[in-house]
Amino acid sequence: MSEKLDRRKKYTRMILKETLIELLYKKSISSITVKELCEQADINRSTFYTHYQDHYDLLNKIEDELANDLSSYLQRYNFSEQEESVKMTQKLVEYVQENQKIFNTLLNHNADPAFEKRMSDIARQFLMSNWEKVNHTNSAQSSYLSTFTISGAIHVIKEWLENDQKEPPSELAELIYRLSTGALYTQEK
Amino acid sequence: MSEKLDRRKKYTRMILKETLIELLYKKSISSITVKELCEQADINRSTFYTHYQDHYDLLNKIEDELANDLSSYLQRYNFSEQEESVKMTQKLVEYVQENQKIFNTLLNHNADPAFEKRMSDIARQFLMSNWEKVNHTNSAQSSYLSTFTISGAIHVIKEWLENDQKEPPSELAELIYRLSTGALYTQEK
DNA sequence: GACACAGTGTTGGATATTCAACAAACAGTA
DNA sequence: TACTGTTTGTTGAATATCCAACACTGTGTC
Repeated sequence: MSEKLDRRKKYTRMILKETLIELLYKKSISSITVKELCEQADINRSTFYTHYQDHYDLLNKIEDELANDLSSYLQRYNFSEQEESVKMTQKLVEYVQENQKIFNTLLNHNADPAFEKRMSDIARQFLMSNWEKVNHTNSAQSSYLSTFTISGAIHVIKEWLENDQKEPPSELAELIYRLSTGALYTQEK
Repeated sequence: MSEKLDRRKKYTRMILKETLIELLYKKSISSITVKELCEQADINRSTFYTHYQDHYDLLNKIEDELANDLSSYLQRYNFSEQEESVKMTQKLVEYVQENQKIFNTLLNHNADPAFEKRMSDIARQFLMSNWEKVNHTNSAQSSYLSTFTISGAIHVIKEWLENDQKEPPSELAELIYRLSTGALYTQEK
């Protein structure tokens, strides 16, 4: 399945990804040149082309990888009980925090709108079943509800990232849960 | 003169040096194996042997390099005026601070006694002339004085390193100067 | 002593990266 | 338009690194 990588390939790809994220923090993808990327990564330009088509290709692969990692990370915590949807959200937030730099750049700085949608889709896929149980809605309504809730949650997480993650993940997850159940709107305790 | 290094050689040597310093922070040089060094640096062991005889050789080269760098660094600030010996000391301390990790390791953790002596010799070479001027002593006495002063200063700097450099370099340099002139001992202001 | 076990230093062939050079595309400008 | 400078994508040959295998040494243990 996955081609086996010796140390050199691993290092080359790792440093190129890392460097592109750093550049994306300051500039948009279209204003970045392959030349400057390679110079900053201290990798020969011709080496770059043996791995990627161009820097857009590299960005795509970074996003793919992140999406897959997040997906398989969430799969490991498939809580079945009711009540556990908060913990699921917390796991999601923890993962985002562990990769704060990359999420913050891809979601806030020079954001790729398509990436935000992919994240939403993945999160929805893993959280929907739980939300359905918790909220006892039929599947038609439930779809709208999860869309509404997840996109709201994503934006809360984006804001939290930009503000240097002042709250711990558990607290943020609890907050999002209360937002999703309308607890804050109706002022229920 | 200096052999030209392509990116690969540069990277290999850099990461090996960095990793050895990290290991030395925890273990003595004799208890470190080439195998573990290479595993932590993610460099093939056979590659190590194309650059260095063994890990003692690597340590020697790290020390050589540091000594040469320090030496040429100090050469750039050859203050001629009296009074300027404090600034010379400050430059020394600033250099140590910029390389705190490596100096702290080599001087405090698993110290190599020979290295401490080399540092002393280099510092003496650059500071002695100034001290002579300042203290108006003849050359025989001056030699003893500088030996006494420099070794005292080195140990003050070691202690300062271990205590996370609470004072700024300028203040430490001033303190060392006062120590060297006996100002603190005689309680002069 | 015999044995297992871990680290050493070396080798040869496979592979990845480097470097320098090239033609081509492009943008800005005199 | 022609000129200038920059980036692009590609190539071939040189070089460095990787990897797996090897024989060897030392160390501890039964």
